[in-house]
Amino acid sequence: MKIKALKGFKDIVPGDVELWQHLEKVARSLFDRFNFAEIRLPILEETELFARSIGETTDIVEKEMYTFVDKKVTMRPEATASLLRAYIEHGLYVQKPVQRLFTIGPMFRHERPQKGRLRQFHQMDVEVLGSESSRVDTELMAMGSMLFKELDLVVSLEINSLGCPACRPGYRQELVRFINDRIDSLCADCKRRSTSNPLRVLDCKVPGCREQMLEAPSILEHLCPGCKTHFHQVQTGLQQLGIEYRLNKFMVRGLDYYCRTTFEFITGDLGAQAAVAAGGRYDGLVETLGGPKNTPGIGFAMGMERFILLMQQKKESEIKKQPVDLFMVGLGEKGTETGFVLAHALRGMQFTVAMDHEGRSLKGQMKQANKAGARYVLIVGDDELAAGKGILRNMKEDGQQEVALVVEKVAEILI
RNA sequence: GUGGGCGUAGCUCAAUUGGUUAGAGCACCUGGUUGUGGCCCAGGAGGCUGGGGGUUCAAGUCCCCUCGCUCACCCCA
Repeated sequence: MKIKALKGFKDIVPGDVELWQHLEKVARSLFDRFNFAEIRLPILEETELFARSIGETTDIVEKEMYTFVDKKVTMRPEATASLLRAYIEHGLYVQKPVQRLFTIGPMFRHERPQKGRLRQFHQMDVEVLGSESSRVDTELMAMGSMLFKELDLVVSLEINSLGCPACRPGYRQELVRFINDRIDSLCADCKRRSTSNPLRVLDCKVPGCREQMLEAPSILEHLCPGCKTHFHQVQTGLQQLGIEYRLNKFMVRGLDYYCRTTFEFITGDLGAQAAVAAGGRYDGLVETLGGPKNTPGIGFAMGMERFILLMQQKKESEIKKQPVDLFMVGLGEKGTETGFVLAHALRGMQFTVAMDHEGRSLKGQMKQANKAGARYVLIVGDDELAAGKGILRNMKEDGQQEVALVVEKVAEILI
């Protein structure tokens, strides 16, 4: 019986990994320009952390977490909870009142895999803690937007506001009334949602439900003055930065902690998965997790697998790996030995050097060099040893010259 | 958890309505006269046809079970 990777767990093999590296490189550069600091977080946390932050009754907590029941620990299904835990644990709010942090890594949810959805998947997560400013909301969306642009991906931005504990309950009541008036024409799932999570009825995909909900009251018309102003400023900011967006009053969030601004970067190219990145504001969460009162927060997560799928869909998405500067060809015991030592020295001087250790013929080694995409080949055999000079062949230009078998001399030409 | 589609070499796919030792391309290895890559040519290696059972003189092909992959629902990045 062959052992295979678990369902929903994937290897990222050479050939694919280059695209991942490219994504991370572009993203890190961007996060840096927006003045975010990296934080690295553990994968295991107390189960309690996720139950409290994500919400006891969400699908994630109820049935999708990888939990070691006996040890009461869980593999993180998302990053925000861990990040806030670390923020509180280390008193980061004391060092600097506004923290701008990002983290990159694997998340785990026991779901049935499908396109753009795995059990171990990877997210890049960005959070700003300690600022209520609408500029932060705008800036985060602008950064997301810039990332897609720099990766040459086309997605659209949708935004909404979910209100706050002051205005949402009133809206919720009105929505429930609206839903109950037509409960009979809604799907079974929506009937269930009408009591458990009425806001979710808004983004049901069943056409019948959509039609029924078309005239549903909008949260945007029920925002309290504070939320209303805040959301207005967010939009003004987006306009000032020339960020295109669309208002989507049906957009809600799956995690309990969100309030006010929520947003999604969506695409139609990933099958059933529309959201490539999504997030929003969560002003009460830090306090809920035992942190200081009145610590606002906002953040969003980017699904890396989804980015990769989009990047792969583009024809010209070939990312080349680092070229090999030199392929060392050794002939005979002595020549191979000399080449081996030279190769090591050159690597110490920052050159990328490849060498074959399978005792192939000169022709065989030349083929390997060609496949490796080597810029140069250095041939060292008995004749070369006798003369103290190796043959350095330029593989791109088809010329070759003699070079003294001294590291510095070879390095001079490789530069 | 529920439903649909699909399982033949590392990859992409063939195999005449069940019929010899299951083939091809790509990739891989070795050669094409002494020590020079790419293109070309020749040769080689690589499959218990996902697994198990059944029908039959005969099964990759038909039937049943099982496992896996995949897409979708739910939910979500």
